[in-house]
Amino acid sequence: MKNNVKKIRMKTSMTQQQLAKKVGVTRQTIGLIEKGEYNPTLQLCVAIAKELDKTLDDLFWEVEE
Amino acid sequence: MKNNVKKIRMKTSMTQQQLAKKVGVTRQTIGLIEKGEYNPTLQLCVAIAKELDKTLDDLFWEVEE
DNA sequence: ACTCTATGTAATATATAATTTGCATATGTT
DNA sequence: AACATATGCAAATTATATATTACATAGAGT
Repeated sequence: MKNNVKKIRMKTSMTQQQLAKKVGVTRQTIGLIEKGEYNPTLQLCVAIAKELDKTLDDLFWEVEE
Repeated sequence: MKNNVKKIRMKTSMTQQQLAKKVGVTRQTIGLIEKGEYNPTLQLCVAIAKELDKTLDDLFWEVEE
């Protein structure tokens, strides 16, 4: 699942650690999601989107490879 | 997780069974998602959205109670 | 060189999404 | 009445998302 989380997170100059804490998961989980190797749950996707001030579509919809 | 899946699915006059088959899960999974008692995975959300010709935001973003 | 922070990654454990099976009811049809 | 289809719901099982712990490397600062 490719996505825009890493790109957007870096624009906010948040670290994986900080984002992880805010959305209530571990740093490793964020890392794997950014890498595209994870299939996160909807709740987590929503939490990440809100924390980054984006919508689900912004982060996860039809992201080109 | 409230969402618009049931409303949109009914507009297409698809049954839970048919949608389930198209996205590769069971009828029960679709039922629970529509009921809002499940926290589906992103892949499944995307599959449902594509099958219903909607985006993630249409189905799962800020759905009022 | 050393230390600290950010990140990548791997193994094992735990929580939970999803399956399977079964039974219920409501509705439509013959 | 009998039968089929669509849906709701519950218990037990399986698959997998996430946690935990640990070790690695690269870069910035002192």
